[in-house]
Amino acid sequence: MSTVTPRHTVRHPPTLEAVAEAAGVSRATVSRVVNGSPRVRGEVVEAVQKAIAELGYVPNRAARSLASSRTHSIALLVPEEVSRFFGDPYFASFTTGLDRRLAASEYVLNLVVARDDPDRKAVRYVRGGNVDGAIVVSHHSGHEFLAQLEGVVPIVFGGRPEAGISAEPYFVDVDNVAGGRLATEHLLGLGRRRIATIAGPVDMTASMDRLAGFRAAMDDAGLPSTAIDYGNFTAPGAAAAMRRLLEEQPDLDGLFVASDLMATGALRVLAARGIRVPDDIAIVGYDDSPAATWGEIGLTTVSQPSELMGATTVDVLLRLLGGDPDVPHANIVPTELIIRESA
Amino acid sequence: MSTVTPRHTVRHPPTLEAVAEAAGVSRATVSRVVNGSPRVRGEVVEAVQKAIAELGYVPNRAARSLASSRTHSIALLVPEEVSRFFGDPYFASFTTGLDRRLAASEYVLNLVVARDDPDRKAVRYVRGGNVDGAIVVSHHSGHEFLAQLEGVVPIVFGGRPEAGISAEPYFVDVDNVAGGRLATEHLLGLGRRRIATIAGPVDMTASMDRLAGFRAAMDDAGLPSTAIDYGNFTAPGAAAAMRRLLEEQPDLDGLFVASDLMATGALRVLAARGIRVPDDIAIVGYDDSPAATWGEIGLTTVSQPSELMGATTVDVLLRLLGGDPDVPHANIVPTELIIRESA
DNA sequence: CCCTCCCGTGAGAGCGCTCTCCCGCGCGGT
DNA sequence: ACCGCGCGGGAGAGCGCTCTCACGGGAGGG
Repeated sequence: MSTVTPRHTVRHPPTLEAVAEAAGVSRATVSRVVNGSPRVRGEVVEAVQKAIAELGYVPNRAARSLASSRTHSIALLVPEEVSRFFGDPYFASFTTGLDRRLAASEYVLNLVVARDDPDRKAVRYVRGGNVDGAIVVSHHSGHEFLAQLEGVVPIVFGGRPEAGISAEPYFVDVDNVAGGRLATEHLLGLGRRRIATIAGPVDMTASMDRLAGFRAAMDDAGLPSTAIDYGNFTAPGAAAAMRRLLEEQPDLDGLFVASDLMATGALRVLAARGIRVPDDIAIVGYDDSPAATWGEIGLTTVSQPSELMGATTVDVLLRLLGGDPDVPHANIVPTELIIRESA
Repeated sequence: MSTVTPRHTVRHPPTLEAVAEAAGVSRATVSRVVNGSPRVRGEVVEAVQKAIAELGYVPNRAARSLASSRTHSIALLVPEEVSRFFGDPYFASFTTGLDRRLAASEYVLNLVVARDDPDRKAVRYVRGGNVDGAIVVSHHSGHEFLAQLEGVVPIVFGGRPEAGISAEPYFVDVDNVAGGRLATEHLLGLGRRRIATIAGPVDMTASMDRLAGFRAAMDDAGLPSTAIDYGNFTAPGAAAAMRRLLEEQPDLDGLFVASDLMATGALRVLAARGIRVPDDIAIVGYDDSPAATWGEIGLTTVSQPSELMGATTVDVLLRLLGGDPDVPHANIVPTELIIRESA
């Protein structure tokens, strides 16, 4: 039990006013220096910067927001299932990319969980003018409330949103169809012919596109693309799908799994049954996530540059916030096949 | 190319003033209602609330902060390695708990990455009065910059911080020593005698405490606690540790792994070598994370109520922010053994 | 040599709230 | 009847910044 007061007394931090006085100029001039206006003489800039450094001045965000009606913060809108979101390595590195790029700007990230509560707290938050823009990730269809955000602030989607969510959405995405095709063609190139796929949820464009790529490649090869099951982008889900696939078609020799995390689930099932990879079944994953190298054998996988995607998403949003008139709506980042041992 | 202007024009949202006029009262009264002051007559409260609902009024956060010098936002300070942080299921559910509790309050989470950049952006951010309080997670020692935050705002640690970081830190933690002991005693109770452990990093109290619990239990049983290796809380790290342990002592019959994620790494090595679990080696993990049920067999594990911890961390911080004079510094949440198939 | 223009700077009006006063009214005590 | 008190509500002064506008002075043109 200490004798200090529990209340943290905030010794008043220096204001613009104080800096102005110290530098012998007006508030307006200090403000100009802080905001990098070119219309200030060099020596004055230096004097002000010296005063700022000496006083340890940090602009008051609230005051700045109030006066300029720009908050300098952007919302990271994540879906209800926070733990699913954060548990996924893809999003982990997406967020890393986001953050890195954001760190170079003066914007701050507000973590907003878009839950389906009756009063739409997240929507009210964004509509309430609390952020200048928003980044939406892992967007399943059914989140119609996003429509309520249209036109309120610029929104950039990490991954292409479902049609109908937004008239002309800004988004960053990889070419998932090409990725699915790439993976499947690699398996075909290896001579595999009885190829199955474990897809992600049907309500996510990313997983449906990868599936489309799989189908296209199989079609082109004149093979049936009937061995399809769904794993919900989780390892247990994929394990269950793997068991079902093996039941239907025990002689599979190739498998395309729409995420590395799911691939770990599938691999576990295979290992348990003594099915050898890649000897018996060659496997290609998707994401090039850390999970791809967790196992005893490296997973051949389609590289989604998730960190780059995060960074790009921020770039797009910042350009939008900067008033750039010709930001492309679709921002596609490249996909690549990383060949390891599993296929 | 649409004809709309790229600039998102913000139609001015209603202000307190507007609500006051609509309800036929003064700004002050509306403010009282919004902030739940008891000194307003019931009928007036209703009239104001009606006006608020009709106008769709949302308080302007910036103005509020400026006037009250409270920001109503709290920083979630995460360590540099964002992807490690987010990739860990424990933190995922910790964050879920955080968020759920926070959603009930009017506070907002600011994601601040505490990187070791030269100008300490994170420190400046917090010191700049941008948040009312901070939550620090995954705190390794070596983050001495936290010292610069002492006394600036209330800080609550998720997990006990290293000694020396803060004179008298507020923290929420599980009793990791008890947890390590619990796990080890379970193995002993199963009749296992040649028990090893894969510990976490040596610079984290949580992992050192679990190790201490392991040692204590072994000592009490009169057994040597020499089979110790370290896995850095990652699956590949644990896999490497497992291989080393087996090399040194191939006849192990029990294993305590300090995290479920690491346990998955160890299990993979065991599976690859045909060592059966639990028949040959019984394994107890730690965290009761989703990873515990990913495998073919369920992992017996020590349950860390991570979501509860997140929620509790917020509780502690909110009490601190509320000026509660007697918030305990150490907040210990209970630990529990979840028995599945692996031991 | 005067007028115009621009450039660097200062003055000052808000931005939308909170919060301290202060006022008026109705009640109870003397 | 008077005074005091408490309670509900209003008035108004900021909070720390941005931004428009005005202003003084030097350069350039006629």
